[in-house]
Amino acid sequence: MRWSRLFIPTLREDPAEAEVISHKLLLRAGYIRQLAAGIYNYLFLARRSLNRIVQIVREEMDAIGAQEMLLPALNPAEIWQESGRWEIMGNDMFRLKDRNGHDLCLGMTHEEVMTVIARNELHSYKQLPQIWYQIQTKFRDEPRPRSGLMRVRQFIMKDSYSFDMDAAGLDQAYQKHYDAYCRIFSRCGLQYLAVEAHTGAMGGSLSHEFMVKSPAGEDWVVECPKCGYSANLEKAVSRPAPPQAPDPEGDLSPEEFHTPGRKTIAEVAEFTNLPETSQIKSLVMVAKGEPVLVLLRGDHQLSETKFAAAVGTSDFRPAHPEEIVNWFGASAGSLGPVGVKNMRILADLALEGRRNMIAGANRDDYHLRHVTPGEDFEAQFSDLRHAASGDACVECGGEITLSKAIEIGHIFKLGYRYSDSMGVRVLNAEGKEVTPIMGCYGIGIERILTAAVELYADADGMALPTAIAPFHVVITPVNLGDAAQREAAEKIYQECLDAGVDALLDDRDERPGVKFKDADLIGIPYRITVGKKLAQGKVELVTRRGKQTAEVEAANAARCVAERVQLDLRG
RNA sequence: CGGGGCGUAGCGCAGCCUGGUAGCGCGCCUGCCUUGGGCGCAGGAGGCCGGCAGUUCGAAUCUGCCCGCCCCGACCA
Repeated sequence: MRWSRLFIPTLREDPAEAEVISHKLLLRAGYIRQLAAGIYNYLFLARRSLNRIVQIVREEMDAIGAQEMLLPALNPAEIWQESGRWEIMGNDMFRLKDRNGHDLCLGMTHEEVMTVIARNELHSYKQLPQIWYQIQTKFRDEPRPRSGLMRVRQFIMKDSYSFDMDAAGLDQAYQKHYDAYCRIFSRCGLQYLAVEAHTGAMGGSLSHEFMVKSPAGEDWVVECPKCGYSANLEKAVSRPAPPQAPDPEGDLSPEEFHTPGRKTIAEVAEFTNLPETSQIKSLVMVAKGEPVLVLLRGDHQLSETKFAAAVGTSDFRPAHPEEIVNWFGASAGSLGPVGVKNMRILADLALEGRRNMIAGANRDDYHLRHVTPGEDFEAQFSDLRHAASGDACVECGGEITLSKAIEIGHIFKLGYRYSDSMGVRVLNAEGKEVTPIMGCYGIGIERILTAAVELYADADGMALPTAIAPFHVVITPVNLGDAAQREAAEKIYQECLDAGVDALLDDRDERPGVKFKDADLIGIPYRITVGKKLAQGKVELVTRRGKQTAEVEAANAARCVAERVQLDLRG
């Protein structure tokens, strides 16, 4: 295509509203424009890039025997009421009424619709297994849309659903997806990792997330460089680093001491001259209206996900200051477990076996020393804390690391959650009714583009992987006024097209600097510069990522690019 | 939803405190000039100053309400 005829509205300056790299660059490079919070226009370049991503996803899904469908985004309330998610989804779901006053919603995911199809059409074990998928727009009224395309209210998702006779069948469907996802993300040129994930609102037993490490990410992943263990921080387990000071020996009894004005763990540590690891941190949560005292080692952080699992509800919040005074007779900063009888006490595993620690005395400005879990108070022990860098891997003892990451895909073993509640039944070989087991699997299409931009951006713009770039090569005649250059560029352009290379001819009557800057900005992987050296029959082949320049014969330029592109796409 | 910030030309910003009818850079249009990293010169177009109400002789500027956007926290592809 000819640049002079295309709509590629590049910007010289960073738009004020953009904070993260991918957001700035997608706007500056003319890929996207914002319409409202979390709602974007995908302009010409973005559409081309997303089309390529979609095509790769489609090929790999088809390759595992998945069948593409297209389901309506507009859903009747009834099916969501049936699964119970009409209420559960709360404000995250866009809802509307039709002219007759019937409730409708915009689909945020399609378990319900797929399950309805399965219920109506699947009757026999002979029809299973099935894998159905679609690539379709999803709507979620996010509490806080963010960071350009990272977190939006309308986005494209590849979602697939598997139906199997038994858990072994589900294992296979899950593994097929796992492998397909690896191929998809590799082909898209991403450096990614698969991590164990929390199953969240989806329910189900096993789940992996596919992550691209990036400072712009919204998730944290824990990795063990030694054995390869990796998990989302929400899910990750680790062995805590040992306490920084040994516990005092002996069968000591709790003993109150004055700590005037010392409220935080750090202040008490400084005052007592003992490390934070010697303290018991006391947090008060209110779960389903009931107070719960949560105990952690002083230097540890509460994982709300693990806490939710421990109390069996996600309906919880930190206690209000008045409630705390009411229940404890003291304020936050002087709380502890000793003598607490009016609420459930949960303690993190890192406190198990510890002796003679420091805790709040439930009296303002006083703490206790010599507090021993299990002797001076009773608690239920479970894993409640976030893994932290410096912890040891539970598998191999290696030191774990934490990194921020962008979630690009997620696979779940759903189990019977939907097939059961919505009544999918098929007859097995013995003629008995059984409920199929399900899995569901998602990929955020825009997130692949976003992650690629984040991963490969430099000071001049994006440097997209060939497989997902909107064009493979841009041909840039330096001086259009020079007939020889103009004609050579035209010729190379034609030869590229003939060789199956997606070429963009920058035939704009602009100064060379403008063309170079724009080409760099929009991230086309290769550039052929037709300039002065044409007099010697030569042109330049510039690789966007890394900016290496090679001189090639003008006559060979198209072939050189074609070879490189082929090599890249094989990746 | 809680907390913080912002809204003036297509983009980036100044003006607002101390009211007097809007300015800069980039981009855009025309002409000349130039052509290897966002050239130069000359001329020009473009703004209900987010909206509504109030104060005032007079409001971008002061007051109130509303709307929108961004960032930080609880959700997820």
